[in-house]
Amino acid sequence: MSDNLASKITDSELEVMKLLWRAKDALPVTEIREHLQGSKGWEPATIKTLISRLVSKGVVRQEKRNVYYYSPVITEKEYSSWATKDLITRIYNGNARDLIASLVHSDGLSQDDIAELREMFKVEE
Amino acid sequence: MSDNLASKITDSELEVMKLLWRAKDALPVTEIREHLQGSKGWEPATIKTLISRLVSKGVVRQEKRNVYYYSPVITEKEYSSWATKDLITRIYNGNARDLIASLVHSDGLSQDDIAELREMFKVEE
DNA sequence: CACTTCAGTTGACAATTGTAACCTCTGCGT
DNA sequence: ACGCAGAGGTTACAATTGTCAACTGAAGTG
Repeated sequence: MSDNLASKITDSELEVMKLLWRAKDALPVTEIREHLQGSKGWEPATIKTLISRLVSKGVVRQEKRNVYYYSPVITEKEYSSWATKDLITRIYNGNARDLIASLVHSDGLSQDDIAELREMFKVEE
Repeated sequence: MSDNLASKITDSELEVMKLLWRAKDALPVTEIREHLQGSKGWEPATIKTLISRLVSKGVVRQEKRNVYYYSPVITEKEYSSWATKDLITRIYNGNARDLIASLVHSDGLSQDDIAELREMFKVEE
């Protein structure tokens, strides 16, 4: 995923992406609205704007049926992986280890987390 | 560090913070300018604006000598730790383990990194 | 077929961010 | 003591983001 795509997903837009990622299939605006109107308190117009912007940015695809159905062009993993690398670049001078070290030394991880991670590093090669 | 402080450090401002963090002592604008004018190609006015904004946001302190000297109120570790948690909250649904898993499974870590992390998790309790 | 309703589009408007000019005042050099 | 460079403050302005209303056209309903 190129910089110019993901870098532009803003916080509000991300809420829409999250919904699309959770959905198995493409969703019509109706459905998107249904979910976000409640949880985020957004007006229909706001939601439509966010969707349009995501489409212009090329991270959401619209598919014509009776009505347009929307689905993500990038996967959640692609995005989160990109966002993580972006953080590492901007804040940790490109050093991924520093990120993890920071997590381990702050209260960001529970004992359980650490235990699981230790497991993870045993198997991962 | 409260949300309302760090959340507001923008990308450009972060460049100034990085410089202040690297410096051992407080710096006058002259010095800040000297470093950033070259590396970032910013006009003196731009740099002053960024410094002012950081001061208003309370993340940089100004200390009156002949001329103001500037130093960070928050440490780099505080900030990066905050930024990391923010990422985890926004992208990984608050689950730090998922972040690390994502790193391990993407190409974000070299073999060396992984080896070191394995070491790290041996000693860390 | 006329009516309602909502999808899609366009435009709007305030806040934030990136970038910078300008004006005033003051410490430094001569 | 005087002029000047540059610090600090004020203002500006375009792009981006968060939020939304209004208009237009098509699809379903009586």
